[in-house]
Amino acid sequence: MNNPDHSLESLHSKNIKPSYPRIKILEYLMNNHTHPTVDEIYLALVEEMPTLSKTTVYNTLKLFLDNELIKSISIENNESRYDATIHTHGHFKCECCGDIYDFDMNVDGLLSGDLHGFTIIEKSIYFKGICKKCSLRS
Amino acid sequence: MNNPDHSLESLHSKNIKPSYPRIKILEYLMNNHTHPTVDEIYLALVEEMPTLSKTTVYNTLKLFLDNELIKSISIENNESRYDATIHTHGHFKCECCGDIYDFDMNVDGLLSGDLHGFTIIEKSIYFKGICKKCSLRS
DNA sequence: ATATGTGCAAACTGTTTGCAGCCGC
DNA sequence: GCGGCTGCAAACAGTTTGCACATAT
Repeated sequence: MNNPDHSLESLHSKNIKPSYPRIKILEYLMNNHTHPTVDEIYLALVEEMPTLSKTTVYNTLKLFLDNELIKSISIENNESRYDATIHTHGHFKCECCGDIYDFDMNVDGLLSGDLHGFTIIEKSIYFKGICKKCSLRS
Repeated sequence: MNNPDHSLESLHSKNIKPSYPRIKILEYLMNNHTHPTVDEIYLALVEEMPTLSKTTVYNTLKLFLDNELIKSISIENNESRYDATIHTHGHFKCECCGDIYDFDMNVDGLLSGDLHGFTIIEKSIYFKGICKKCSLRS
């Protein structure tokens, strides 16, 4: 579990005013590395903050993205997912249960350096398949 | 340029009735490896086929996907792109001009075999950055 | 008092669905 | 004539935008 102050520090380090929704959303992302969708974040927090709106979640996530506090993940084209992990890693999405797992793989070693004049800013590695849980169940 | 018969053969091999829209859409994907969106495919073909509808493009692409004639690509979460190339390769999307380039990289060698019970069905490698053209221009 | 954050409602985009007409065999 | 292909129109989901109210300094 992450220390609650962690999100506060991060906000300060980027000069983002630490409003209550912002703290809570960042905290949620730091504590839950489940790559949640906007909807999941909203539903998880609206209980505790009944006035929270999805617009605020969208606004806040965009702010975090711009300040590189979080990353957005697009494995599937219809759903945007978010993650507060900074270092790049691989993702595995189970086509059966939909869960997304992290893979600790060295992405940096992959095709870095000069690529005929192409500058690489971001690398993404996505796998799809059947996870352990699901293959044992069938 | 691809031989026009190529698409016909592919349709036959999957037992898909070769209707005019189907031939044309598959032909377009085989001749244009630009990873087009549904809109781009539609706009490119509607001139020649004025009655073509986007629904047909969607239907047809879904049919091709189910029969593994094409692949769908999701670098950005809002746009689905399609490609008729069978063998997996890396993609590079320029954040400046939006063009997508192919990378011939050996994806198969990456983390294959048994992964603690996870079965990998599909591997995707996406890079983002600035392409040669754009970095020379600035 | 001013600037900024929040959140409702409406607009918008990409995609899916229901259904009626059409075509080929 | 039948099954399946096509395509209009409407529904739908995720996201964005406009704007008014609230809040903090």
